[in-house]
Amino acid sequence: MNDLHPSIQNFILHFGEMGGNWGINRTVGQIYALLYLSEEPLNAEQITESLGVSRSNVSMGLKELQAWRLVRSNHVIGDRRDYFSTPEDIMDIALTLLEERRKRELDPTLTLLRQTLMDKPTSATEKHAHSRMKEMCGLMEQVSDWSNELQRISRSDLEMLLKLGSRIPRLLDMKDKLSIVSKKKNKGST
Amino acid sequence: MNDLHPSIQNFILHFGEMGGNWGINRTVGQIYALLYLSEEPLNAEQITESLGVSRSNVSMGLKELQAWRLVRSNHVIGDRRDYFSTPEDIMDIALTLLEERRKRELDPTLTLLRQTLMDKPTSATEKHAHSRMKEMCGLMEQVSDWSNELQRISRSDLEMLLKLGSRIPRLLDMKDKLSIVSKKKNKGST
DNA sequence: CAGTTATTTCAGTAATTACTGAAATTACCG
DNA sequence: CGGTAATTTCAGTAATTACTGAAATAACTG
Repeated sequence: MNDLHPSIQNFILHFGEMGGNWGINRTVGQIYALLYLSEEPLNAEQITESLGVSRSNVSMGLKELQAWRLVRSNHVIGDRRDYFSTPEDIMDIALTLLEERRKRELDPTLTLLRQTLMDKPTSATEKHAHSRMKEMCGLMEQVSDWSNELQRISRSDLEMLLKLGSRIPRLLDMKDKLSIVSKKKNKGST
Repeated sequence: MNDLHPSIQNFILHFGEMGGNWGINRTVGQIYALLYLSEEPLNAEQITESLGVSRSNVSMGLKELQAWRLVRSNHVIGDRRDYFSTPEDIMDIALTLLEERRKRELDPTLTLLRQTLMDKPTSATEKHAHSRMKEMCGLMEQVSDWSNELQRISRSDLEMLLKLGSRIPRLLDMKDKLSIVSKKKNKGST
C-alpha cells in the first residue's frame, strides 16, 4: 500500500471501502482498483506487497474477480507466474458488470417468479400476491431484455445510446412520428 | 413465517436469501417481500409474528427500508400503531431503487474521481492512472445522466422505452436518418 | 399528568464473513 | 522422477455484521 502515489492510494482505498455497497469485500475491491490503474499486469506477489494483505487472501480475491470476469490472467514468456489485468476497454468492463449483475441479482428471482406464476392462485390473499408477483416478473423481464440487448448491439450503437443523455424524450418522439409515417406508407409495421 | 401460503413463504424466503446479493440483510429482505405481497399495510407486530424475528429487529429493518424509500408508513384512524406498505406502482419502486443505488454506488466514486482529476499527473504511472480514472469518470457520468433522465421523463415515455426490447438498434437508426434530414433542412440541429 | 401502549435504542451476544499461515497441490524444469 | 517455485486450499481465528432483550423514550388517552 505504500510506495504508491497518493491519488492512486486514495482510489484503491475508496474501492475497498465501497466494496460493502457493491457486494464484494474490501480486499477484492482493492485488488480490482490496483489492477485497473496498473500500466502492466501484476502477479499475485506484487499485489500482496502493494496492498499488504496475505498471499492467500490475494489468491481468493483474484479467484472471485475472475469469476466476475472482471480480471483475466496473462502469461509472460519465461516466467511461470500468473499476471493479472483488467480489460482495457471501459465499455467491456461495464458490459461485463451489467451481465454478471443480471445473472446474480435478477435471474434467480426471475426463475422463482416464473415457477410460482405457473400455479393458479385460490384465496383472495393469494390472488393479490400472485398479481404482485406478475407485475414484478414483467418488469424484471423487460429490464433483463434491455440488459441482453445492450450486450448484443454494436459498440457504436451502444456509445450513441449512452451519449443520448437528456435527449431521450426527443428520440422517443421521433420514433412515434416515424411509426406514424411508416403506418401511412405500408399499413402498420410496429 | 407460518400461516402464510407456501408460494408467499417461498417468495419471502427467497428475498431473504437474495439479500446478500442485493446488499441488504436477510430480515430486511424478508420484511420487504412480506410488505410487497401484502394486501393491506402491516404493523410492526404483525411483521414480527409473520417472520418470527424480534420486534427490535423489525424496527431496524423498517428503518432501513424507509431510508431506501422502499417502504412508507401509513396511519389508521383510531389506531396508534404505524402501518407499513410498499408503493403500489412497480415503476415507482424501480425508479426509487435505481436512484438510491445511483446515490450509494455511483455518486461517492464520482465525487472522488472528479476531485482526483483536478490535479495534473506528473510521473508516467500517474499519467496512466489519471487517464484510466478519466475513462471511468466519463462512463459513470453518462450512466448517472441516464439514470437521472429516467427519473425525469414521463411515465408513458418510460414505459415505451422499457418495451423497446430488441428494437433498440432500429430506433437508433431512425435517429440517424432524422438528424440527417434535419441537417439538410436547417443546417445541423444536433 | 399518571397510566398505557408503541417504538426506538443499545449493550451484549450470536452468526456470518473475511483473513491468515501452514500444508497440500499443481506446474514446471533438468 | 526428484526438486523447486507458484498457487490453492482450508482449518483456525479475527473482524464484522446481524439480532435480541431489556431499558429508555415517545406518543397518546382519560
